Amino acid sequence: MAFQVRHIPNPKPIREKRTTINDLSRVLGLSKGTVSRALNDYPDISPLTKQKVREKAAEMGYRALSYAQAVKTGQVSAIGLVLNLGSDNAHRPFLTNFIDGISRVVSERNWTLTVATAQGDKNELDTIIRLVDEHKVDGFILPRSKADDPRVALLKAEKVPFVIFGRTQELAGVSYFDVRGEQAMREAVRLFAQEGHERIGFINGGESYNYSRLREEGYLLGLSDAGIAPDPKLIASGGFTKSAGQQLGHALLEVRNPPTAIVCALDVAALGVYRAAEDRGLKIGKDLAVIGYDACRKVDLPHHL
Amino acid sequence: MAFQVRHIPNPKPIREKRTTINDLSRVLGLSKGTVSRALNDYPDISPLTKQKVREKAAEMGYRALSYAQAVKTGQVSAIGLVLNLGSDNAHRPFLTNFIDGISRVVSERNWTLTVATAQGDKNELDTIIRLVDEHKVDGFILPRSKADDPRVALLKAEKVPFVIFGRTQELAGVSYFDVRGEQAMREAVRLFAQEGHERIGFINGGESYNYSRLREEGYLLGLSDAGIAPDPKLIASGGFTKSAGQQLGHALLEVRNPPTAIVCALDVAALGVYRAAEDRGLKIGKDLAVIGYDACRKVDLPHHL
DNA sequence: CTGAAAGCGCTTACAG
DNA sequence: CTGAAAGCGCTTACAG
Repeated sequence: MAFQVRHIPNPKPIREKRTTINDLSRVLGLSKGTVSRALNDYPDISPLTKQKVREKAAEMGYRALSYAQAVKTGQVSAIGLVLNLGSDNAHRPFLTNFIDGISRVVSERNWTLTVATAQGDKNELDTIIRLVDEHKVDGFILPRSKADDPRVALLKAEKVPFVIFGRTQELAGVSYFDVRGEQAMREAVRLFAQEGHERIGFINGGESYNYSRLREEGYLLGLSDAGIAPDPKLIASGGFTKSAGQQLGHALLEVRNPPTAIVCALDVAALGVYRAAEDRGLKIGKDLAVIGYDACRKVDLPHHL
Repeated sequence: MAFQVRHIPNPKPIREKRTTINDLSRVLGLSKGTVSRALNDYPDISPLTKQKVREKAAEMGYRALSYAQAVKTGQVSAIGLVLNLGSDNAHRPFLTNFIDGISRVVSERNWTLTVATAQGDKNELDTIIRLVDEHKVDGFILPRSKADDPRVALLKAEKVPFVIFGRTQELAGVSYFDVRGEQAMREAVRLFAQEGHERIGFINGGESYNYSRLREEGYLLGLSDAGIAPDPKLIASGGFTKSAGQQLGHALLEVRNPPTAIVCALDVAALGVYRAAEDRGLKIGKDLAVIGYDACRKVDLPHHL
């Protein structure tokens, strides 16, 4: 490769003195124990003292060094995010937003976000283990839940805190954050049925992910709400890229007695179906109705809460 | 939004005892000072002792706690990456690869990658300042250099180490890593000229970035090599997305006496030009020659080293 | 309510 | 070549 590198030796770490808790204690005429307790809002410190300490701390720009605290408390004030880039990278564009969101709230509280990448599931677990072994983080945010997720098994065993994005199948003792994909799917089917559709297809996402299982459930519930019997030939999975959506769209439309409407678990798949329809000279909204997850969500918000 | 959240109180931090330097010192019958120096490869420790210490450390799975080291040394073994997401997000897809690359080598050395996001240039600097104030990182990797980059001014003033991806205009005292974009551009022009093209257009990247300045220089050098006088009407800038490339391609092709070949500083722009050509019924490679940066690099590697 | 002291897990002059 | 000691910047029982 046509690289060019220049390395300048590091400057001497003349990083100027920061104010320490000793400085603060001296200036205030209080023991550093008291200063520490005031700053950490211990209940046994007088409100007046707390106030004085806080003001002086702000004035002198003091903030405890998190690694000095860690040596006593064990808390490093960092949360870990390990990105498994080994598997399908279709979700990648989303990651930047994910990181951004986490970073913002983490920064607000003067915490820190440590990110590591892994290639493949094995490496992912190893990376997590390394991070906890070395006490680099206090806990994890786990992206992309799988129905049976080895990361939660590991973390529960090690007793390290985590919150997972997406639900796992077994929910006992897991903190999660998720969107209600199943509701959106159900709603979409309801709307299509209301419009008179009877052959409603479904393109699901990646097989091993739990959201797929949930969304398929939602789809099936929607059918059952509408009194339509599910037809296995109208259900496809693996639609987590545009081109996969296109292929699966073609497949569905080639079925004898094809669907007149298609619900997609993922938006990208819906974009692919648009293309498939175009390839076949079908007009979306006229010859074929299509909806993707994001659109579903917007249809009728109150029902999803 | 249709969210669902469940929060389980954190498990008690029963995180089992790790082996400390005290354990190691006891087992080995050496002072912990000696153990520490052996592990850190001090020259005044006997080779035999070093070996014994290392073996035992490996056996007991000992590794120094980086935050405990930090309290003496000031080094936290973390490098910072702050992502400015405020500006054009056209470079976003690249970021995941960037993070991946950094993360890998950082992990190898048992360091850590701390990432923070910022929105806008002001916030970017503030975020950097916060990270150094709180000693969260030992240094920075700076993505996307600008010709005159405020981050390097700041970091130089604060004497904190950094390496920047891309060169700045003023290179005194800055460590950088870069590709030789200017060479690639020059080469591309040379090849086009060799094929007989005389009207060779150029679509540059974002204005404020230094790579754009360098690549334009390369383009102009290429023209001069070939004895072609530059024509300002054949030079466009701001082509850092596909659609921008498409627009600029149209603009260039509408010029009186339009280019027969177009060099693009960025690949995405070249993709846009393909579209523009298609829109106008021009065949790439026949009616119009187009090349983007990545393709340039592959043309004739040895010239770029 | 506050102070004095011990200690977290390391590193590093200083002796010998 | 190695040990004993001090200390980094914090927190937290324990007294009073």
